[in-house]
Amino acid sequence: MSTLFLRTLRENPAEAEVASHKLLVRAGFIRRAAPGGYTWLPLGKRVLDKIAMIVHEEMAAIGAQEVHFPALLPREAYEESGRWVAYGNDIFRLKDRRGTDYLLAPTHEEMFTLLVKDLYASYKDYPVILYQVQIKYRDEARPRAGLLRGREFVMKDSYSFDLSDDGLAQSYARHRQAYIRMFDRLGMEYTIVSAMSGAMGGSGSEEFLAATPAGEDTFVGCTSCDYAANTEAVVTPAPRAGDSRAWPAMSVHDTPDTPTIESLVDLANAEKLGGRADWTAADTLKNVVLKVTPPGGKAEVLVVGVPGDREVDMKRLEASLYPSAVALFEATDFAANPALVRGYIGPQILAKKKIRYLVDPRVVKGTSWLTGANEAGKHAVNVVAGRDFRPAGTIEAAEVRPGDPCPRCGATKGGALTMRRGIEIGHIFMLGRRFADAFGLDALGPDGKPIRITMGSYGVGVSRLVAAIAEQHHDEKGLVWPAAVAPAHVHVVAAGKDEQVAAAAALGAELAGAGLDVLVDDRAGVSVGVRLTDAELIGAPWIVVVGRRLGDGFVEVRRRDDGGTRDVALGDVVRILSSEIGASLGKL
RNA sequence: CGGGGUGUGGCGCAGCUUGGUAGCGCACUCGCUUUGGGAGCGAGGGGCCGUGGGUUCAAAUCCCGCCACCCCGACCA
Repeated sequence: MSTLFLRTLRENPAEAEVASHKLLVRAGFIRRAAPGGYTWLPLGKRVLDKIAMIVHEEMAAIGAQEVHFPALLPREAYEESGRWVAYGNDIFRLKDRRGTDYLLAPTHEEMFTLLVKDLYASYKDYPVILYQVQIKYRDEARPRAGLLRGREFVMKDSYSFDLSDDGLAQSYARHRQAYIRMFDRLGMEYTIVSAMSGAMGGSGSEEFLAATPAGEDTFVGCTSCDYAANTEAVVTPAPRAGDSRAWPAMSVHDTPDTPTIESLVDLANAEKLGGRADWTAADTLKNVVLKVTPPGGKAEVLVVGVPGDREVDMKRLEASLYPSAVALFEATDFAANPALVRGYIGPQILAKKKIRYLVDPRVVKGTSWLTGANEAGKHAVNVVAGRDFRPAGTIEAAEVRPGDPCPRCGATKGGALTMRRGIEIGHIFMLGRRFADAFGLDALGPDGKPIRITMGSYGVGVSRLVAAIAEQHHDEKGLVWPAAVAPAHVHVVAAGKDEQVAAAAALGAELAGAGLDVLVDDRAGVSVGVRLTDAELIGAPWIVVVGRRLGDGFVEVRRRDDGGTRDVALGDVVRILSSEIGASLGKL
């Protein structure tokens, strides 16, 4: 360590909030070089490389072949797929000296598709899986949390090319297995959730989320089955439809000064509207007016009805309406649409006004609601779905809450949803033929007819994994790396004088000779306390202290994770550590 | 893009209210002592105080503009 390019910090960097960011900077793994851009120092680079190595091994295991594209790409390919425009401000664009447009690739679907089209023409060539480990660029509006969301990051992206949907399903399943092995070896605790496919288009899609409070994605799990999903992908179970004739006729009441659900419920109970005094927010129907703009199209008015006790979750709403853009109605929009009385909107008139109306799945036929009467200061009761209004369909727009019934088993086993935060470390999905269609990627079939290729796209956030592992493997003293990715397996600390320092160096050389990655603290003039704290901060899984019992032929072997300490005879150290570390690597 | 905050040696901060030419801790260099849990003493090196303008005899400090960065939200294959 006396020559290692390393400086540990005693204090956390001021800008860091999350544990991985603080610790990786303090322990000398990374340095911030630009907003959302980090320099890899020797220790950090070792971890990054070890993660990449595991990724390579698992990709090789499913027969994927490595290629490597430039990160700097010309505009044309992205023009053809429509993403030069679709990506908007999220990509870095630049011009060469002639003024030709280039971009720094945020992902490489286009290039892979073109490469395969360039070289392969026969059905005999397929299937094929290609991948690369690449630096990707995205002009994130707000990079944050160190390595967790950067503008430049390392990603493994692979792409499968198949002749049939069955083939795609197999390629997808193989990637899924590869990812499971990969993340298990990396010591991650993660959940596979079904996801929306987002701006990529496509069908089947799952995300691998590493659970940690520092994560940016919220996902739900079930208390009694193995259901897990992105919040955006949660499908609300619909209650059984009721009899819409069972309710009294709709009636309209004066409800002055009730701009909010809460004020409306209070007044409804005070006035015993509809003869009831047990109104709750869940009995009200909240109608939110939106402007929905399809890509390249004209904005349309859409009203969405959700039970009044739930907020509209804009992420879920936007995911449901993708690829259209969604915006809330504003004062000027209401002024231009006098039929829509802000705060008093009810679905009763929407059909007549030719305004599209979608409801939460809980609003089934035969449910009765307290809702707006489309006149300022008036609400209506006994507004019954299927009788007084007929929605054009349902939409997932309402917020998901812990305790909501599980879409898979809720009705039968009473399962309820819990919500957790996670970091997206991997994403697999069936792209389908979107890019093959855009570029005309066909294989000539045995019958002489072209077969349109179907694709899958699979990503792993390699640099993000460094942070994700750090999030899941640290304590108050510092990092606690799993052996498979640790910058060193063993950290040898000399605690004593020249004799101990010499012995530590010799032991380190011996351990390295046995094939282990070793860090020896041979820094002169550094106190034992500093050496030990640095060792704990850096987080090698085994720490060997060469100290006061050296005279008796013993050193102290500590485990970083549980703090377990024992004295081991000097002559046994190499054998014991080799076997323990080997077991630890093999086990995962 | 909306809200909040911060810019002072490598890092963490004080100084700003009440202008007088920059300080503390850590880190770094040298010497001596010290060595099983962030050592002690002594001597040092290192700062266009984010930036442009203004006020003033004098600006880190007061005024105006700009920029950057961080945090929350929006956005995010």
